[in-house]
Amino acid sequence: MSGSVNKVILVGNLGADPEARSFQNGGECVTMRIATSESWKDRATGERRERTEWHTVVVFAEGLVPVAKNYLRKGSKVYIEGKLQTRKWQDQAGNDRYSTEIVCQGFNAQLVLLDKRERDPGRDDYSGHAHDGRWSNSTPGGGAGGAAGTAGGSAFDAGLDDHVPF
Amino acid sequence: MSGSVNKVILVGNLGADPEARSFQNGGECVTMRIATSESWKDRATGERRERTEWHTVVVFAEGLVPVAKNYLRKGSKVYIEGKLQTRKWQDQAGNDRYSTEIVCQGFNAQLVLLDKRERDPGRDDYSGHAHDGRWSNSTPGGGAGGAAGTAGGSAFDAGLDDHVPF
Amino acid sequence: MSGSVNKVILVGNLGADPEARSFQNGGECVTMRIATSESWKDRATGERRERTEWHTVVVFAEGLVPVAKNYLRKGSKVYIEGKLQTRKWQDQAGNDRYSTEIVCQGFNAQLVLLDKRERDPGRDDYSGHAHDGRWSNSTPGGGAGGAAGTAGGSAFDAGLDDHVPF
Amino acid sequence: MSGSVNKVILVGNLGADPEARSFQNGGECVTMRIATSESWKDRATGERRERTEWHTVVVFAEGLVPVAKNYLRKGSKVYIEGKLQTRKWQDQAGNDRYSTEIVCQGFNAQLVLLDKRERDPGRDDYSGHAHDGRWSNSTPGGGAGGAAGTAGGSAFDAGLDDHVPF
DNA sequence: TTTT
DNA sequence: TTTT
Repeated sequence: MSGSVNKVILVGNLGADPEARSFQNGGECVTMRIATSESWKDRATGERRERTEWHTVVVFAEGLVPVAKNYLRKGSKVYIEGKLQTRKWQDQAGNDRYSTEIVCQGFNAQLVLLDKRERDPGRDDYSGHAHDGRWSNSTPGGGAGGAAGTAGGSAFDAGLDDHVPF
Repeated sequence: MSGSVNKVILVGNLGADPEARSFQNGGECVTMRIATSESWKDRATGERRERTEWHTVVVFAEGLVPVAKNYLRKGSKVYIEGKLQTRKWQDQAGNDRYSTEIVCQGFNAQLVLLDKRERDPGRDDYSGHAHDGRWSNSTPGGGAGGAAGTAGGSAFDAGLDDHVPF
Repeated sequence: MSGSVNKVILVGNLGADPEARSFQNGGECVTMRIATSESWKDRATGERRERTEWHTVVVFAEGLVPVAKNYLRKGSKVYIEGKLQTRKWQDQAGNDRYSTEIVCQGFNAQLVLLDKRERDPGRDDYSGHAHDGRWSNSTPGGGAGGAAGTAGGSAFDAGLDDHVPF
Repeated sequence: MSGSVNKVILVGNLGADPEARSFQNGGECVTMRIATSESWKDRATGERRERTEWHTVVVFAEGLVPVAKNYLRKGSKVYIEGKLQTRKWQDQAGNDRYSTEIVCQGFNAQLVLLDKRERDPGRDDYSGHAHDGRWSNSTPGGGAGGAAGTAGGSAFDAGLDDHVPF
């Protein structure tokens, strides 16, 4: 089924430091727990109530893994864009279990730091799109080589060619 | 924690007719299963592959329940906006289990039909926002009482015509 | 045309204090300028470049106007959800001009403060949905009257505990 | 300013066929006009009203240009994800003018056909992400090289099956 | 279980 | 200029 969209947008805080994990093939992912909450006034009692929701986010996107590892910490506020994915696994009794995670992988994954932390002025990799590490010399948005090319941001500056964002 | 966002956006197809359910207090919800899928070319074999993801959507928003009940069917394509919510329950063995659903409830819930189905020209309730049933005569966006109230859709109809921002 | 979506999501900083404006009928709106930016590495020179985009946001939603007036200031970081609207006006020479704004009005408008500012612990109105001021004692999402109504945040508190979908 | 998000999501119909445009350097873009609309019941008169908004969308993303050119036509319904960009230009009198467009360029751009049109079963390029043309044999999301790389869609195919987060 |  |  082309013609579908699967998108999650979260703004929340990390409940703990992110956990990195390596694969045999050299790949790497980072898992983190993000809290979002909503508050409301109870109709009956009039008192304010709050409900916190915990989300499991798994970052696979190459450009985003170092951002998560190097800059996110317990308490960090972050904007996350990913997709919903439900995984099937077996518990010790052999029963099927399901876990739903927000997966930041591939295009349309995004991760943006939202708090003013102490930053190293020599670094500029505090946020990123899915492929920042991988195609480091692509245009912003990766529209390399084409019209988007020269613009330095404006898609319409014509002559776009020498511009190669990122 | 104010300062958080919990949003899911799906465009997909219903795998089966929606299931309505009533509560003791007169309330009602509708549950449905939505499929989204992505396809890609396998790096190794070069063949096209596809993966389908199934989502459980629960509609509580008053204005959206009738839309889901009356117009959505198996196969319908729909745009859905809701929030992620994980529910804890006990299986027969008494073990804790968790289910994650997309909940369409309250503000910022949305449900839009995307296929051209046979429609009854006398009806105009084929899509809706969270409260369409409840404040049926409000302006678009429901900004009653103020400028928006008389605006009838244009934010600037109410004396803002001379407003020339930037 | 039902079956359409018009949504803008911004995370950015205010370039100046918000400007409030009243209408004859008692309504009120708040206008603000929000900066977003993207940065990339220039392909040719290898140096980092940045482009800032300025957005005009107009808040009409009743629940959001006080949030914008009371808590947003020059420099504030904010999450905004609204819709695109292009307004036609005449310049002094009588020529048609168009301005495009992000309008926060009605359902699906949202405004969330993202920086840790000095806060008054006695207040709890630092962010909001479109109608927070208006239906102040509604449940989160405002799904009053039904199952959601008593739910107090959890969609399943009202007799749904035994509900185990899928 | 890292730490910002500039995102537009539209579901609407094309008012006319898309217009392609080539650049000297071989690049190409496609411009199209998209209509979205909202309807509401007038408070005073009780009659149904409707307002249509027209959006100018410019597609630069390499993977999306052919989708727009080959499959979108006047009347097509489409899901679009891009960013807001305001362009400055001079009218004949030499006055500064501004135009705001939705730019589909780079990461996080997306374009999904939503109507069932006559399709050629031999083709599979009816929708796409920003770079589909460019990295045509990447995994879904393009997370090549790492765990995701071999995954073929499931983030957990590469040794993650035993991973049971939370 | 949908859709292409 | 689309669509319902």
